[in-house]
Amino acid sequence: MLPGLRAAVADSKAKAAATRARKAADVEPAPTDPVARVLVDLPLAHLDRPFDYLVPVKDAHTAVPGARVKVRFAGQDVDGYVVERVAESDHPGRLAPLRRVVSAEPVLLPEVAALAAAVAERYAGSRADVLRLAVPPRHATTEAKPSPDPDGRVEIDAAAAAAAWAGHEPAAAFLAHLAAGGSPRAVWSAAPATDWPTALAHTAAHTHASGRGALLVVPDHRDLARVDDALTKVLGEGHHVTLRAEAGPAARYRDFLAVSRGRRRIVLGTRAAAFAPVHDLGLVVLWDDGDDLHSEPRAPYPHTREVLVLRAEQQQTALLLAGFGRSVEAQQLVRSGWAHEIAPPRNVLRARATVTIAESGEREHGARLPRAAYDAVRAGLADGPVLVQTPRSGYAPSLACERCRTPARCTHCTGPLQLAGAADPPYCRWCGERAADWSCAACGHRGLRAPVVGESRTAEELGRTFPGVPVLTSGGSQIRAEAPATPAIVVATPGAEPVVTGGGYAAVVLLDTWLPLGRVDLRAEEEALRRWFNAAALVRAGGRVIAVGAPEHAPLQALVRWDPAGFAEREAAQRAEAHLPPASRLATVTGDPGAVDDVVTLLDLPDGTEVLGPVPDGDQSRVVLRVPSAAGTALSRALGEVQRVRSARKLDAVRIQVDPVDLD
DNA sequence: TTAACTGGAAAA
DNA sequence: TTTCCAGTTAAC
Repeated sequence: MLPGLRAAVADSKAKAAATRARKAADVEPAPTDPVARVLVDLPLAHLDRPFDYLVPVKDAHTAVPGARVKVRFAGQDVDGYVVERVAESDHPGRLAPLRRVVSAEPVLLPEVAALAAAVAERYAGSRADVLRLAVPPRHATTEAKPSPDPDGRVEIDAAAAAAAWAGHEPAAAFLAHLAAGGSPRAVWSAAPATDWPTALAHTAAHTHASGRGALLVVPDHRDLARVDDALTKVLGEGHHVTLRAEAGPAARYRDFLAVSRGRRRIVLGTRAAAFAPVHDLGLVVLWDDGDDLHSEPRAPYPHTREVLVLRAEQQQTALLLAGFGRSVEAQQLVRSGWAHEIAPPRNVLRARATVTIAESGEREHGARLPRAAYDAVRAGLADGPVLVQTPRSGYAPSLACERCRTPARCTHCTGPLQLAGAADPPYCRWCGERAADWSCAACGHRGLRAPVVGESRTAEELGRTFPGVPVLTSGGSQIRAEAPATPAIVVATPGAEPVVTGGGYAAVVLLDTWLPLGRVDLRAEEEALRRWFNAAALVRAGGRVIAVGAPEHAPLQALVRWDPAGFAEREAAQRAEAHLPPASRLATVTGDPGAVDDVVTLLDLPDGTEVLGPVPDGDQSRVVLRVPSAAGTALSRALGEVQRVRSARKLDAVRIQVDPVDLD
């Protein structure tokens, strides 16, 4: 035998002996509850259940429920969470010991574990995937540091709360119910010119006064900043914490710990905060639930509204779905009696804003500003800023001929051309071919123009129409959070409207309302209206709103009447007729054609399921499944079961999305 | 990663 | 029928 080979054999023998020795040296189990039930962090659907491990005596007091641990799982070290400590296991075989307690910090509260299970079930995904959204990565240095002292009492300022909620019925009853420890559920459609961050802050204060915590979730970081300010003003310093996804791992974990340790019970954040481990949770609040930022882009693609509704039900908390507009789903909760409605009466609406339509036919000033809109801007500028909302003109960032504006296409494959960098020649988005010597197919011109975003061209036009007036823009990558209270024209794309510091716009003009209505998207009208409401609501009390468009469009009529509920009701009826959510639960299964076919045969579908497709989708295949919402749970369960069976059989993965936001 | 299991082939 | 072995599977 060669020396090297002999050494290798000796080595492997030594390893085998070590393994035997490890097994022989029985770890002494903890005296009480020596079994830890552990959720392992693995992507396999059929392993989405607790596994039992023996707790060594040295870990008796650190392997607490919620602690992160490492366990030997099929020969590999994997991460997991202890979900429970029990006296005995029903596992018939020998239990392996925990390999290591990563930290005794209980980062997974039982109620969050239960929420993750419910969310995973509803979206036919795994708990491990949900927990990755719910628990931030550990930061050891931060964990070693103390969290802030417990928050003190919060005084309710009844007068300030009443002022913030003025004009909304029955807001006073809702607040009183919160303060008394009750759990009311409401859908709130705010009147224009409402300082909603302050109003929401008062709901948190009232909940806190009942000895409970509150969780507020907003779509983006600009809303986060506004509500953060409002909470500080209403509650004072040191009563709430704002979870910031972009703050970096240390700050993120520090703030998470302040919550999980119960030191802060008023918590604000964006969608991941819906899982925040708030102690004694009494209220969950969601602002603008129609904003698609509330839809999580990572598996299992949960929607914050659904997460919070599940949480409110599981933990018996109050819930407030708030916004200027109203989603069809929120309306469904009102319609079914699950939630009450809080809304302004007609006379309040009339006093807050006058909304009119200017027909785009009658154009006098520039290409896009009819007479009535021009007058409104002019009148508004007399005593304050005017907001002009303009939809994005370019859908895709592709290039066009500088002279005739014909879209620039690749000479090889007719794909759209795109700019790689300022100095590089453009390239084709389809075939990647560089177009160094492009010339326009229509006019022969050799110059290309970058897409003009709506707001910059509109700003130029308005600057010429109203000489001497400052014109500010906000949109795309340059979003302005605030606008001055002095006369100025503020041109913004939808969702990028600056807020006027300490007041509102004298007038709001919505341009080209036909443009977003032309999208094929199922939610085009609902989404357009939501964005108009959000812009129009920035008007000051008594201000004017002008929408440029065709008065026969239903969403424009809803805007003029300021009737989000009526529009949502109409939309709900249409969706019910078309078997679309929320009257139906809908799921898509995407993947290899064979795999998708297999899933459809394997599925134990509830009675009355519609199977649409499969249809080819690129080199993949997609099938849409649809059931009345009463059978929704059964559909989700069946899909989850299929994932487990397929995962156990090591079959190709398919992507399942339950109630996807965008279905085209 | 690896112990337990499976099934098929060789040995008896 | 038993035994052996290689490949597969489940996984505490």
